[in-house]
Amino acid sequence: MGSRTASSDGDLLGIGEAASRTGVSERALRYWQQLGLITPTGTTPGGLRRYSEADTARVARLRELQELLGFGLEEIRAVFDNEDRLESLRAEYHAEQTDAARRRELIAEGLQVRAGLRSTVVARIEALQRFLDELDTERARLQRVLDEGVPGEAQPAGSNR
Amino acid sequence: MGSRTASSDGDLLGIGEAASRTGVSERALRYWQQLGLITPTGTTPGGLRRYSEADTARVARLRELQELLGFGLEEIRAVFDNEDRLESLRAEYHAEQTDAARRRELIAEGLQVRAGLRSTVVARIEALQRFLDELDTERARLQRVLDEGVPGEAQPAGSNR
DNA sequence: CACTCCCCTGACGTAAACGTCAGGGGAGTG
DNA sequence: CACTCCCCTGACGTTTACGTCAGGGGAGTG
Repeated sequence: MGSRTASSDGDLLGIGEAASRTGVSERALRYWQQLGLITPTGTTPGGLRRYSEADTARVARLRELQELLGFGLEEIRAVFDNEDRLESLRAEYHAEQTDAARRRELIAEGLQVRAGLRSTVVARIEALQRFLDELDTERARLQRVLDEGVPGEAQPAGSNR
Repeated sequence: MGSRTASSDGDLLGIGEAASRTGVSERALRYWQQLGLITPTGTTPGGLRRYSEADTARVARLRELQELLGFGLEEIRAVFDNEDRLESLRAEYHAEQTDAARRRELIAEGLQVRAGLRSTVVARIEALQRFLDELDTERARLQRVLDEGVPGEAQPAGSNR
């Protein structure tokens, strides 16, 4: 099974491949690692980073939180930290039964974080929806003007200047 | 009824009032003015900025584009420039001087910009919706775990309901 | 006029999130 | 072994969007 196509060990990627596949820069990947946000699954004895599919998925998720929700890296860290705790909880569970109270506590915490995230997302969707509605109203007005050659004198809605 | 809380000029606000009402800093207002984004409707002979309601509305709009859509100030400028052209078109129209072809051209341009904005907004809403769905799925899973005390690693047969 | 706020214009400082070298190894290839 | 990429670790530079003084006027008030 030892194919040495390009740079493949198992199915891990070098930083260059990982970067180009996720559409981010190598610098960004190193930076995020510095902040403890994205740690490559593996490292060669020589010190080269090796990224797994899970790693690149995590990168995609980071980008979503960044671009979609406008989160800063510290906020993202908070989300990731929580998810990681839940993940390790799953690992613990499979290994051996962790203290039930502790487990419930962690899961409850996870639910809280998700609830917070959820309301943030919902609020943003609603705001965007309102924004969209206004846009459509304006669009309709403009279209009418274009079709009829008459401006809508109707409303006092004003822009500056 | 002599008011002193802000210089009472008709209904224009000083920069301090304008800032606190819109929830931004005075510095930001001055900065945005430097970039040509928010120009106060009036200025006192002494050089003090006077903001109208339209001005503060514009500020609110800027904030929306910034926070909601993550636009940079240059992108916002593009949107504003377009809106301003349309606005001045309306003014021109009332002055009965623009020729029809030019008018149609400007309006068409306005429609294009709005269409672009619209698709941006729609795309973002959809992405957020997907994000929300995933969140809810995860939330449901966690809730199940919490209720049943069993992790949903893979559950073939429904034991619930 | 004297006070007291509020405001003005520079101009330097800052935080976040990387960009961009410089200098030096690691890993396959012929 | 010699090459050629790819990658590594600092470390300083850059952009965006303001924050923060410093020094000096403007506008009502008593």
